[in-house]
This record gives sequence, C-alpha cells and structure tokens, in this order.
Amino acid sequence: MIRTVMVVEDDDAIRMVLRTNLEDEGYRVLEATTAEQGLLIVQDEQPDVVLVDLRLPGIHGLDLVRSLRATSQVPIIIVTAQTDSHDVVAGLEAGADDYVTKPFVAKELMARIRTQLRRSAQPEEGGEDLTCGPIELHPDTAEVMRNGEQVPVSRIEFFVLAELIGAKGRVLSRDHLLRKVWGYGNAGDGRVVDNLIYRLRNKIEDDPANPELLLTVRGFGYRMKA
Amino acid sequence: MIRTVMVVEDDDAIRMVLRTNLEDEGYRVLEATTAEQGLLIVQDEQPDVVLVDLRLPGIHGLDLVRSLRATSQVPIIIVTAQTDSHDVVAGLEAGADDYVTKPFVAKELMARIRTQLRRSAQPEEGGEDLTCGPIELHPDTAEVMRNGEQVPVSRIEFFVLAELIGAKGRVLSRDHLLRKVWGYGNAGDGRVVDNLIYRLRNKIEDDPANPELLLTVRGFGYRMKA
DNA sequence: GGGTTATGTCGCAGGAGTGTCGCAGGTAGG
DNA sequence: CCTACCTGCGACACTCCTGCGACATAACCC
Repeated sequence: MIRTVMVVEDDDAIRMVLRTNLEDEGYRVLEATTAEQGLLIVQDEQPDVVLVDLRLPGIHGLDLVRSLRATSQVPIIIVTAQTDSHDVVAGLEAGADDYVTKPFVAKELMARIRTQLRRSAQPEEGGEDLTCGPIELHPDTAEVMRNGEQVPVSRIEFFVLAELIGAKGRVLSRDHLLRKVWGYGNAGDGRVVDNLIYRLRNKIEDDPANPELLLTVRGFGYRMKA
Repeated sequence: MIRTVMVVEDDDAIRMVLRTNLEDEGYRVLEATTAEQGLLIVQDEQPDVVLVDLRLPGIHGLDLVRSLRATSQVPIIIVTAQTDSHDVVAGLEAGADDYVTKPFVAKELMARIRTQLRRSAQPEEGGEDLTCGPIELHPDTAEVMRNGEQVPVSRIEFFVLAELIGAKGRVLSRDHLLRKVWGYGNAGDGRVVDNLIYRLRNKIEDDPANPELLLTVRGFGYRMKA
C-alpha cells in the first residue's frame, strides 16, 4: 500500500531534501508552501501523515495544526527551525503528534514517520446511517423523524442524539458528550447532560419514564438501543 | 480516570524529579531501576505510558523496549542521556513512540506524555475478548452476559470482572485489584474486595457457595477459571 | 483437637447516581 | 418591545450501590 506524506514547508531547499528522502522510502509526496494551500490539499487528498513547518509565511504553522486537528485525525509532525521548547510544547498542545528540529537527521525523521503510520493504521467508516429503530436523523436538514413524523428538537438535542446514534449502541459517558457536543474542556457542570437526556426522552420515547431507545447505564453514561 | 506512568530509570535524582512532576500532573507513578524489574512491573500493572532510560545497569534500555513492544501496545517514551541520534533512531526502530533528551524540560515531557495518552486512549477497548465460560463482557455497552442473558452489575463489579477475566486465569491479589479498580495507593481497608467478590458470585455463579468460575486462591487472591 | 488465620455471609446506613420538574435568564424572530 | 423557545441550574425524590462491621465457616498449623 502506497502511503502519502504531505509536506508544508516554504523553504525550497528543505522541501526538496524532504521530497527526495521520502520518495526514496517509497512514499507519495504532496507539497505546499503556505498554510492555506496545505489545508486545502490535506482536505482534498487526505494524506497519511502531514509534516508542518512552524515558520510559514502568512498564517503560522501552529494555526494550521489546529485547523487540521479540528477536522482530521491525520498524524501531524512539526518541523521547527530551532530547538525552541516553547514552540514545541505549543505545537503538541495544539494537537501535533511529534516534532523534529532543523537541522534534522533524515533517518530519524523517517523513523518518526513510520512510527506515526504504524499508529494510525486504522480504517475509518464513511457516511454513516443515523438511524435507530423508529428514529431517523437527517443531518442535512437537522431534522429528527420518528415513525416518519417530524419531531421538533433543539440544536443541542440534535447533536447529542447524533452522537449517541453514531456510537451504535456503545455507552457514551457524560464527559464524552460534554466534550463532543458542548465542547467544554472538562468544566463539569454536572447535570446538564442528564437534563438534556430527560428532555430528549420526552420527545422520542413512547413512555419517557421507561425508556426503550435511549438507555441509562448506571455508573457509565447513556447509550442507544443496539 | 487515573492514568499510570511507569518510570524505568536508575538515577535516583532524576527518578525523583520525574515522580514529583508526574504526581503533580495527577498521574499514578510506578518506578523501576532495572530493565528486568521494569518488565515485570509493566506486565503486572499495565501502565498507560512507560518512560525508559536507555542507559540502564545490566540489560540495555533498547532491549527493554523490544521486550515491551513484543507483548504490549503501551506507549513508550525513551529518555536518553545525550542527543545521540543513533540511539534515538535505534529506539524508535525498536518500537518506541517518542523520546526526550536529558537534560529535558519537564513541561515538554508532560506534553509528550499527554500526546501519547491521547493516542492510546481510543483503540483501548477494541482489543481483547473478555469471555470466560458462560460469562461474556461487552466493554462497549458495559454489560455482562451470562449464557446470553444480561446480568445487571454495578460499575465496580464490572471493572473487577474485567480485570479478572483479562488476567486469563492468573491470580490477582486483593492489593492488585484495589489499586487497579479502586485506585487506592495501597490504603488497605481489608475486606472490600472480599465483599465485592461475594456479590459478584451471587450474580454469575450457579451455586455461589461453590464457585466454579470465580475461584479463591487462599493466601493469594482470586482468579477466574482458566 | 485446639488455636489461629483467612475467607464467606449478610444486614445496615450513609451516600452516590439518576429522574423529574420548575424557574429564570438568554436568544432569536417578529 | 414582545413572545416563544431554549438552556443551564438547583431542588427534591428515589433507587441502588458500597463500605463496614459482626458473626459464621473453612483452611491451616502445631
């Protein structure tokens, strides 16, 4: 299987060295010289690894890392010009998976790329079917149907339901839902999730007091009927 | 969730610094000063991350990395005394996931540990088959099945059962269970584990007074039928 | 057998986890 | 400005869990 590596680097000489080394190792190489260009190509080509130079003209590499991480799980390796520990920490916090400092040893960089590839060797599923029993979600219109009839739900309710149905019966913890839907770091406010579940049940369950679709798993969280 | 970090390092001063920093970050810390000791503890405690000093007395850290990688997917971070690129490459090839060079910046090391934890958090449950005779554990739904029928168990009961079944018939001491499930340092309260085993037996055994699945090993602890 | 230790058994009380519901501030749209 | 709805919050009720203690029983040692 041919792996693709994306290189976002403005220095022509370094980019050339990287391309040569990567192609020698058997990778397909994509190149970009700016963050904007890089972001577009990543979304279009979905490479297996991205190398990002932090010092880019225009938008900083750090912002590129954040943008990538916001929409993708692709492994990101930072290439930074100096052993600037501050930049490195910021980069890793922004969601990067590793880094090398220039001037780097090509062999080491190749080893790191292999490590990241080994890590991410997992297939993802595509456009999923958001259906659970009589409940049907239409992501395009943000509508929830129940036995073919539309059920009015709020924005947050919709996302929680989508998250739960997307999990296909797995238990999701309150913390997980808070992070995925509300986006809190972990600023636990406690009962927000429970309240929302209660309201959801009133909308989608026949007998909200005895739920058959949206189930409680005491001590763990909530899940949809398998 | 409490994460455990294993430190294999023979230098007392460095080990102490690491322990302090890690505990400040909220991790549980395990220590070893030799590769042999480290290997044993890792197998027993299954930490979430392992820090390995390459320069260890006796067996070299590189061999420890290989041994660990042969039996476990635990993220390994190498700590090497000098910016010896050769050692680093060898370490990464041996299966390590990252490295830092001494003297290291504590903040950077902590960031790298977080990165590795985030990496390994996902595929954790996809793995092993938690089955023992008629008992079947479903980590996705936090349910326990017995001959295909669901048995209601509490959160702690579930984790104890998972720990026992995951041990595949090996004996687990009360202390081990306390630390892994309850998370106590080792503040032995005595009979908590026995009580829980009793309750578990009432739920999963045909004749709780004559257990055939969840066995007592007098003087050592408990184990599942092989 | 007698003494000692380890484990099984079981009830209880405090507490944790969750369901339920009303309230009030916020927000969007008219 | 008004209205309708959303949303976070807190209060109360209720169930179930869980650590503990006390006693019973079994295993071990001499």
